[in-house]
Amino acid sequence: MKRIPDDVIRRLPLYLRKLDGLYAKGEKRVSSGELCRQLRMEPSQLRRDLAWFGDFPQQAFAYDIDGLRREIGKILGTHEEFSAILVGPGKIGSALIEHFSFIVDGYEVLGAFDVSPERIGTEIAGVPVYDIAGLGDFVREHKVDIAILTVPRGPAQKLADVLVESGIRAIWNFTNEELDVGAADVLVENVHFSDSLLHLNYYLAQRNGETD
Amino acid sequence: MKRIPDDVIRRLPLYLRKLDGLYAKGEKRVSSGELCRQLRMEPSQLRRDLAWFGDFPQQAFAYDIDGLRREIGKILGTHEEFSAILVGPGKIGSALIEHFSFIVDGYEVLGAFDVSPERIGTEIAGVPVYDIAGLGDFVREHKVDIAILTVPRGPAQKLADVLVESGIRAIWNFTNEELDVGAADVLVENVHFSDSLLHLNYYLAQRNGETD
DNA sequence: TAGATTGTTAATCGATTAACAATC
DNA sequence: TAGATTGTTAATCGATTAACAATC
Repeated sequence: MKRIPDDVIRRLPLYLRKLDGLYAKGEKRVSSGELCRQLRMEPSQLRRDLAWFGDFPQQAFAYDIDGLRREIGKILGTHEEFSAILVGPGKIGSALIEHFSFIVDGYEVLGAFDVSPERIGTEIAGVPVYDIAGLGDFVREHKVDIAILTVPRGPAQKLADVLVESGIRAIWNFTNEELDVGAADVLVENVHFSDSLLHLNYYLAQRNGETD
Repeated sequence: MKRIPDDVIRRLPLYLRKLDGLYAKGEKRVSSGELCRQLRMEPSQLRRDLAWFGDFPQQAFAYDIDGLRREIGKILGTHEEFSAILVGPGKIGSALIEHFSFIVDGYEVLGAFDVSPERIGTEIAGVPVYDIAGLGDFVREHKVDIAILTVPRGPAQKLADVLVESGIRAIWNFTNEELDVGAADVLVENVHFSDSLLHLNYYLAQRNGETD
């Protein structure tokens, strides 16, 4: 089978959230038509997306909500356990640590790494804050699945270099900086606040222009 | 001319960041080839994207970095001034208020709205915290361009309803909830942490599966 | 000038949508 | 059973890439 398009993977969490919502409401079954009416998308796209996974026996009956959400959860690997570290526990970083369990289950935050002497040695929501000088050694000595990077743009690339050299496998990047991981097989998932706001900004400006 | 594809608009902030970086390094000119080598994309895509905007006189010479970044900035409306309010100044919300000026210039945060009696009446980085009960009236009585929504998933849709009814024009949505704004002409820009992490999670799980 | 590089058109590729036989 | 709904194939649509004349 051909490689599954990334656009499809990006839509799965959306389906999952919607199905979780319906499940929480006590709904039992939902058709692709009804689900997609709520999601404002074409039913054939949902069916096409699901067709990438596994041989469903042909079923001409609306989806079992609980079954489908488990299915999608399994595809996304929600049942797996991963470990994380956080680099740069400033305002945003600390907020992420505290909210982590609300975001996705199954992550253990092993530690946070900071430059600030006042913060080193303290804890954030039970997570110890270490000196960032020991970052590389920590990654080498522990099984760390992802590093959450929440430092300012300036030191972002240098810290990414340290992480990559130490053998990190994935970076969740909040720095608004495009990271270069060279030829290394490191996953980088970007959350660029600034790009998101600029995108919105474009349409706001556009609308202003129309009425001028 | 045909409508500009949203994918193109989404790439502009990336170009802008890269050009800003080169400009800060003191570079003067850059070719589409060199720029795209760094961005790991096809030069023809960059040129095609830029072609959507304005009639550039045909120039067969590498881009003037400062000129191009100003051009793209203008397209994205970075020179315009917008006003914002923040709904739900918890950890993430407060962090956003404090970092706002680092994200994109030109936004004034008029106020934050909270349910918590201890926070109402205080200030966050100079931004007053009001009672959320007054949210609708505030939006009606002030010119508010965007509402930043950083509340838990539970009350998200209800607050979106209040905002939409009060005439808000855009919502920057951090709630991990898909907001329904009905038929109203309201821009919704989503920053779904959970979707982003699940996307990364998929590839992590995938990689584990391969080696098992 | 000659080589490099642009803007733009045409070709390719992939993603979305429509159609429909299978079947609950 | 008949109507509804699925999974899947084919048609459409749009986005990306390649090619190239214009020109710095």
